[in-house]
Amino acid sequence: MPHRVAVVVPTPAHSSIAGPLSYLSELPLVAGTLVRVPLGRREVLGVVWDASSTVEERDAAVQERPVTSCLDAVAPMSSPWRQLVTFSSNYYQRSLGEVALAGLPPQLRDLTLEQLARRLKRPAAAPRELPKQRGPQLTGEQLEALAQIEAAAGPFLLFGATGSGKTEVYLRAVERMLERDAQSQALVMVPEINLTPQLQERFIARFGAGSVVAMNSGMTPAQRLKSWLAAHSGAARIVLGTRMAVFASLPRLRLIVVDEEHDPSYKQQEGARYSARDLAVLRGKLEQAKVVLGSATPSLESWQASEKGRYRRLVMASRVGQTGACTGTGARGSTAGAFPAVRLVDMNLQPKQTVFSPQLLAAIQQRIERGEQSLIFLNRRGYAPVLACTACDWKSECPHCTAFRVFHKIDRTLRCHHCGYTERVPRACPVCGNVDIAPVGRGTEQLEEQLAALLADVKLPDGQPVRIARMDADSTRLKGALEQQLARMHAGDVDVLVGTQMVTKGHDFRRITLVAALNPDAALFSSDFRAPERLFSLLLQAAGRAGREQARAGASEMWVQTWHPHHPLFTALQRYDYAGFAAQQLKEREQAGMPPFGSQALLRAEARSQEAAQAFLRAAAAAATDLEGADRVTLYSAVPMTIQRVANVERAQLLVESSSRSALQRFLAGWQPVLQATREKGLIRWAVDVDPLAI
DNA sequence: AGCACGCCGACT
DNA sequence: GTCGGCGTGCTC
Repeated sequence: MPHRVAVVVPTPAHSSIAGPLSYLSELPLVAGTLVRVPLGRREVLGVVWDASSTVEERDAAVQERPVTSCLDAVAPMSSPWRQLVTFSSNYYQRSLGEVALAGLPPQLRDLTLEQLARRLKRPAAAPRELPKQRGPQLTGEQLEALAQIEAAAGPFLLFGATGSGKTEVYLRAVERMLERDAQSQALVMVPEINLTPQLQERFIARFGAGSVVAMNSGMTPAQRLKSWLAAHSGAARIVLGTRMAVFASLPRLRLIVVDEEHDPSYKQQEGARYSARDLAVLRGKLEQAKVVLGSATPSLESWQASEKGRYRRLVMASRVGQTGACTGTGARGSTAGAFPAVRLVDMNLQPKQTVFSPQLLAAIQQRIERGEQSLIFLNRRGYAPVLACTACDWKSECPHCTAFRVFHKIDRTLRCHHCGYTERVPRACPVCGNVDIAPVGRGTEQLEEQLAALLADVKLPDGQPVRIARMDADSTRLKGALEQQLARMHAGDVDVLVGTQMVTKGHDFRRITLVAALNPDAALFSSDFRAPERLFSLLLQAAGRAGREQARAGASEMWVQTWHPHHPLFTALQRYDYAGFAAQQLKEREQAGMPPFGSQALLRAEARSQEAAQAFLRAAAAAATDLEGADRVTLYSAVPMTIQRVANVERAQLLVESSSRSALQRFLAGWQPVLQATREKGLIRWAVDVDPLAI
């Protein structure tokens, strides 16, 4: 008697098949079993979803086909894992199959059974185990945080200043978990792939190479399969990865750490647009694992949750080794400890066109003469964001996007940062023939050049000239370039580092005593309501790069050049007053009904024409009025996206808002079939983005 | 998403 | 006469 099994297969997001498909199997199959099944003309990897049952009557419209094979050598996916996938599929409005298969390594899908069997048999070459390091002496704050993680259920929000030793808390929490249960597993997530190697090193030093596996999109398919199998079989104790790792199979998961939990990289921006941080909290609940979210500047969502007691807040305000070390600068808040003093430069008082104010320049010069390092950041790469003709109104627009192409002087190109379209800089204005075409505005390339000119006569203590370097997506494009540049910085071969915000993330540069943000004002008046939150976080994080070495901490400074020195964001920054800043932002958000007080979703459309994109959105909105929950959601009108056209595709979006998350969820569930049925000529694709980060 | 089938223009 | 353009439709 054949058994019928429900199998989740990789059906695309918009096919009407959202749930499992029905197949036949001679043997009953346990839920979670990995199988290969025929789908149309091809054979695909699937996951058995429901426990098998004998064939009952059902509509005979479709002919069920038999399961091709079972991946017996791989244990079935656990029930909590399937629950996580089911939740994500519902919440983020994507098919079960898409979410499930995205959480599995691609080689599991591609390899034949024989190849797979060979990979499984291959004895994992026992990694050379180095003597495991013991951790440093813990501070009182670290001990207190750990004690609470031990004692309470969580989830925890570890609110720890930069340099307060959050990583050490993660390491100890894992250590204690392993002491209690040597078979248990931990998942440690970091926002960016750049940050995995250094964290991996620390975990390997503490727990041994055999215990730690990495999971991120930079790994080869073979490496990914290897890591995945190690975690899935329970052999690996610690999985260290980026957002994708939230779907890693961990049969004995007991602890989840989300480092820098506020980081926008945790939100997936294509396919199923999940928030790995939010799913981590849910997964903790499903797996009975403790969850620790860590940040110096928590997301307002998490901060609010900790205000309301839904998350337990653990505070670590002082830098390790600097507790109580007052620097004598006075007026900073009680949590400031030995943090760099924040200096605001009022750009209204500077001569027009000033890039580096004299005060800042003098401060940089002073650092150079003392043999210390400075870090300058500006969020714009290239030489100048626009090139313009001085005679007519030609500007370096991208022919395929609603954006200017950026002038890169290094290779004399105009490059579109959205679609990649690149051309050599024209000799003369393509419209009027005028040879005088000039850069407008400035990027990191130009800063580097200007700074070199301004500091040409400044000498290091040993009489050598200043060494200036630039670090941004352009300078680190080649493989190994990032590591090389970081090494130069650490070795002290660079005196002034100019870069985009990538220089502010995580790297532990010990000799930096000055950090400067040249022009951060744009975020103060952005239409994106999260822009201030991101700016505050960025600046505080940047400040955290300075004075990490205790001996130099006292002389460290964070400089901000601004046209709005009295803006409350900067006032809060000067006092290192995250709590005050958060309270003020939350108040505004509450009044406006914005997250975390209200829920949002975006319907995005891409089409050949802007009109088609908007027509689809309008049709979708018109068909939504009778749906369940429609009375509790607000549908705004369809609008072009900020960058309306990218690579010749017109984009538009429609915001959906509700004061109730569950009402929004019910509405979206009912809307899905309507969206699938809505056809519009010229429409290329559409997607729902639940809890969007940028609107 | 693949991967078909299906119906109209420039080629050996 | 056919190779192939990508529009429409299906996958247990």
